[in-house]
Amino acid sequence: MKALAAESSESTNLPRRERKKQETRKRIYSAAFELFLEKGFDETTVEEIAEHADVAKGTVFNYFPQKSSFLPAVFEHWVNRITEELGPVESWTGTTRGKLEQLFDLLAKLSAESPELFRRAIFEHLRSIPDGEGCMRARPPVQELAAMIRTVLSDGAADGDVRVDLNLDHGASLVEAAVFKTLVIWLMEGGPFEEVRAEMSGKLDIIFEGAAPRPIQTKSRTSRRRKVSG
Amino acid sequence: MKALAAESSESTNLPRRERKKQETRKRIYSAAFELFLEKGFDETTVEEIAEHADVAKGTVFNYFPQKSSFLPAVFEHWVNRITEELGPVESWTGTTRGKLEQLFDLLAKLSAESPELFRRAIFEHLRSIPDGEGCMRARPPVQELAAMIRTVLSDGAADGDVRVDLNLDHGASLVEAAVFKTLVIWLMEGGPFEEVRAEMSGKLDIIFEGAAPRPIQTKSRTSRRRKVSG
DNA sequence: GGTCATAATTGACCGTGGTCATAATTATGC
DNA sequence: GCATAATTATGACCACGGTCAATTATGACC
Repeated sequence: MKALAAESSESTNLPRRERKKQETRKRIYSAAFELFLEKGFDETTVEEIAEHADVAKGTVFNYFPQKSSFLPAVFEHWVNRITEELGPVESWTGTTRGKLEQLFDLLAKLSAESPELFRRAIFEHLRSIPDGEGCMRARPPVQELAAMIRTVLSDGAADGDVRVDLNLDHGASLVEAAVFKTLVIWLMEGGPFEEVRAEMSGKLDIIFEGAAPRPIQTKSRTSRRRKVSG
Repeated sequence: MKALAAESSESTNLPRRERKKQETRKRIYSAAFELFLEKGFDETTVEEIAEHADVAKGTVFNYFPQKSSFLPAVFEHWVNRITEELGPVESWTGTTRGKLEQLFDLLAKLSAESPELFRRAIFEHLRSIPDGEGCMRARPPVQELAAMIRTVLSDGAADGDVRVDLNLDHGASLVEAAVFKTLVIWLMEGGPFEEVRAEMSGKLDIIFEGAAPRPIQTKSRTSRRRKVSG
């Protein structure tokens, strides 16, 4: 019975010890996440987490060496929701700009579930970025979002939405910075969703159209697009 | 003697009590800053700061309600160095882009004095931004940097370096976000200065020239006035 | 001088994040 | 089954950020 339940949880056949370890980790994380949502990050003590997960306090620190170590997992959780809601980034449709706005909108929507926690997660994420450059070696864990943006830009270049000579690393990093800053400020100040949406849109305007004066708009070189103007 | 020394310190004629308060505050801040530089932020305890400033621990918290309250002051200190080194922003010369690069270079240089502390200060600054929008009401304290960038862009618009219809708030916020993110990552990863400089430059490329494909590249900008499309 | 209200200082005290030696559990060899 | 090694769990313990009631300094008024 017990074995059966355990067996059914995860198909992967791991040694029992390893399996229990994963289970414990999951249990601790879930307890923490629940409590964070319920009472906030600062207001939740590690001992409460331990209590809730039915382990001793020391055990919590075996799995999450610091309290803040929960935050990357929280961030990942939300980023995963993106693909759940929108599907894999390769399947998104619409203009590059539309995709980025969609992404931002969803993040803003998700953040509403717990603005304070979301903000903390973003900060911790920023603090723990392993490398801002593109390497993309095995998706370290948490670069997921940057990778998505990069893919959107890359597809955009293929579609003629984006300069083919755009440096994707710089582009993705810039967009990510804009998204995070806009979100973080919004989460602190509050305000209507439409406003923050407009602000993000304004920043995307700059990113796409540039801050420098543009020369007279003629037909753009690439086959397909009438480009935005005025 | 004592009165004389006190008199000479600051010309402003404040009531003695107020003056002593300022002095104590300054003494505490200086002690903290020294220790931060010497041993790092986390490694410096509030009690050490108190000791160093020759006050009780409780007194420290009278002036800086939390340990992290030192960080905005630290940030301000560095931002002030900017005007010390480069003069008031209105007097800067060169292209808009050149000014922004100069600003970034200086920040990067200053950050070398204590990368870890600088990083912490930036984070705390981000966390405590009062409003991302332009209001600029009385320079809250810490918006100084954003205000500088805004001024640079504004002057750029007057000079024809920047689209006259550029939204200055969005532009400044975007540039600031890019600067901070680039700096923060560099401060974590390390690496040669030239590299981070190139990265920032790449991002400024995007901000100025745009990510969207440009129509025929004529003689870009050179001449003063370039009509905006539309 | 003396009295008093107000403001500033103080350090004992507390809660919590984080450590670590020890105990309990699991795996391995016989 | 038993002995031994390796791994995980545990909670007493500590250090530090932060609080606050009690104490001391200050200045306005007589």
